[in-house]
Amino acid sequence: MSAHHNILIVDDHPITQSGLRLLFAGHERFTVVGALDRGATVGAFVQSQPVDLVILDLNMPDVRGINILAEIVGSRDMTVIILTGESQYGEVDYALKLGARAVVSKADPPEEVIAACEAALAGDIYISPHMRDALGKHRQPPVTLSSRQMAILHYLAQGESNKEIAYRLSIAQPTVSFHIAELRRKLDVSHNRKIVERAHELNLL
Amino acid sequence: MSAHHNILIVDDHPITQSGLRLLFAGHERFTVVGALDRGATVGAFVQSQPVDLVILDLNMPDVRGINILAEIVGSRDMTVIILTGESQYGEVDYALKLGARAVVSKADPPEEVIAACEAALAGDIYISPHMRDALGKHRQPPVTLSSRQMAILHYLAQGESNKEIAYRLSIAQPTVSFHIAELRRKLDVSHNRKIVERAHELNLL
DNA sequence: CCGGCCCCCCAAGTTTATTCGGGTTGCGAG
DNA sequence: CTCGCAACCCGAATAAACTTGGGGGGCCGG
Repeated sequence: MSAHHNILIVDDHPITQSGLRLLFAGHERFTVVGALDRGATVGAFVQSQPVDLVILDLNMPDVRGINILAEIVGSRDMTVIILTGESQYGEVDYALKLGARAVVSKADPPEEVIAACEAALAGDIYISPHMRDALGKHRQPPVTLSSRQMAILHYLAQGESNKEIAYRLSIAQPTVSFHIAELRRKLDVSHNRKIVERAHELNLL
Repeated sequence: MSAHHNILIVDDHPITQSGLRLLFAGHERFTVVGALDRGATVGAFVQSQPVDLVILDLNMPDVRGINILAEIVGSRDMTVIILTGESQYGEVDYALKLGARAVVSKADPPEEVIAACEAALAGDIYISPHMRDALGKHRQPPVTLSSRQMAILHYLAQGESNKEIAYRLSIAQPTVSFHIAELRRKLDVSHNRKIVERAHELNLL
């Protein structure tokens, strides 16, 4: 394992950045070479600077962290560690699939970040204890929707009426109702008005 | 102005806690006497320790930060500074009404926290520049709902049908529809399916 | 290849929601 | 006082959404 690693922090909260800088200051193997507060600038930064480890927050105002991940992974040999709050647990699976090497919750003690970095650099996939817990709870028997159902859910989330949906998809209104009934069944809700809410909970959409 | 202040940090992210500790370490007037990651324990802490300044995150898993604020303000002479992310901007007005002395966004540079502390201790109400911006944008002409409209909004949020609502309130279904139409108008949405979502955005309900 | 399963679709009939016209009350400004 | 306005309510007619029952097509595994 090489002796030294250059770290880029990507997080929209300056205070969190400070916390991470402080954390890495106590570990000589790591040097923080930059800290960005917006996703848009990450691509350019990693092109121009010798970064080999990125600490990436999933929740940022301008770009969804997950998109940044997709952008930088693969562009060069870079290890990405996800740092996330409670609200993005549903994206974690996807992040790992995209090539993230570790996941740590902001509710973990800071040392977990170090542990994650070292494990990831050693070639392991690391998931912090707190994260493992949370994922276990959040992972219900998986709800799978057909593409038609997804499409209708999507329109539903935008507040379209059945009539409008029928028009857009060029099908009859009762057919839309039928699909919605399926959504109700699969999402286990009794009223249409709860479908979108539930879908968000399950991180569909 | 007294020479020294004892600070309690309340935030569910240990890394943010570290960042704040680091920040205050550079200012001799302030000593961090504790950091809590859950709201429930705040009441007990301020009873037993000499705290005169609380840095409070509004977004915590167990208790809404705003409730903690209500609990500790007034119990003794304590200055409370709100530190919040993007998602709770709607609660800020309420927090100030409850007696918070300053509001800082997590998207502000850390020095803003110091500035807020000093201003608040000097007797001012401090709102960080970033926060002032965000509040300006978020503050539409205030939406006021009648008690009937609130009641119906409440039932709506629980996914009740118009029929059920009519039954519960002992009024006719068309009357319920009428109130719902009023809600649509006041909340400026075109579809019923968006009413509840919008109500959440505006911090009604 | 055939039956089961899932997805997709629709017409007719029923239930639910909305609009429309019209009425009551209370309250503040002119 | 009386006008205007906002909130509240209803019945009847209209529009929208839902359920039911039934038909296809594709894709297994037997």
